Amino acid sequence: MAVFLSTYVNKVDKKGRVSVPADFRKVLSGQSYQGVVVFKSLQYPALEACSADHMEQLSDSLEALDLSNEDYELYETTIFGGSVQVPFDGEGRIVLPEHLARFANISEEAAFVGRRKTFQIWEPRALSVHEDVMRDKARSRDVSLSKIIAKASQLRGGLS
Amino acid sequence: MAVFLSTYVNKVDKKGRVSVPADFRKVLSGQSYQGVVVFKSLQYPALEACSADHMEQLSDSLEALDLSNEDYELYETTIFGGSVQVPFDGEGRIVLPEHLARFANISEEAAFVGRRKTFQIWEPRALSVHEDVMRDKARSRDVSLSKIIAKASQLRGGLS
DNA sequence: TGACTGCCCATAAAATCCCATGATAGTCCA
DNA sequence: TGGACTATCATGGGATTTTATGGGCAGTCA
Repeated sequence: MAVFLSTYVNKVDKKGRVSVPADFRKVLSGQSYQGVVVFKSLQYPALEACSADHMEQLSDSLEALDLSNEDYELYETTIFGGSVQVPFDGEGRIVLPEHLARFANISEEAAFVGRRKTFQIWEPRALSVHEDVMRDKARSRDVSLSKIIAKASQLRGGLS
Repeated sequence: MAVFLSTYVNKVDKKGRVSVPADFRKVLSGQSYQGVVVFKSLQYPALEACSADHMEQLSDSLEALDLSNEDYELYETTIFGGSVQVPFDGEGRIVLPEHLARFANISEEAAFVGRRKTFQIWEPRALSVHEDVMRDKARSRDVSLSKIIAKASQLRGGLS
């Protein structure tokens, strides 16, 4: 299964164009629509992107989820109203709509971060800050986890 | 590209004409009737719009629902009675009937918000207020788009 | 008459296409 | 094994096409 993996940093030119990493384009190459769907992340100052097909899957499963009217409205507005279909040019570049680029603070460079079914687009420095935070979080969680494991092992008479 | 996506803001000229975004027109281009059906939103101070074909589907599915007479009346009156067929001019513009424009408070500019099978037309500032509310709601419930997408993938057995 | 319709054309800005270049990596063959 | 040839890629710039937006003008309905 082709998934979006690893991180690439590409330049944004004067016209606002950025190359989508070739590896990412390969993942999308079988798709009917040659381009991506981009929308604002709800958690981070970054953009989320996926294939149009995946977006349709999402929309179909939204109907299947049996949501309350209010929730349905919520998704419909945040996702579909807020997302933009962005086509590739002949060289596999996209132009980020101005309001999306501004939201993620992207001007000179853009970092593409693979997240399996989707990928994110970050301003490179914001991404590195974010990664540090995540690493710290993971570290602290690891510590407490090993403590818990050690404790559990003691209670059960140690590791065998 | 079969669905209405993203948000566009266009100007209303002195004659009351607004360009329907080119991407939206492309979605409608295969249709027999070159124009849209517009009616008042039941929830918001905004207008709903879709293709004439989709309106017919809607009416068909209403009949299939086997509604009570009262409910049927309700829909007939609010949606079908209140809806207007609005044709494109040569440049892909429409003129919003005066009572509909007034209902949504549209005068200078109109925001077109894609909602897959339909789209909404808002007064831009009213829209941005509405979006803020929705966004806060989503955040407070810890709704994450990637979670939804992951959930959607699960339901459909993942990408293959 | 006069507002409104539907058509036509004009234009500036923006989006898109097309071709060029340098860099990198990968391959093939002696 | 090493060097030349090739393919791919990110990047840049110019040319072309779309698009949104504006205005004009003739028919029409009230």
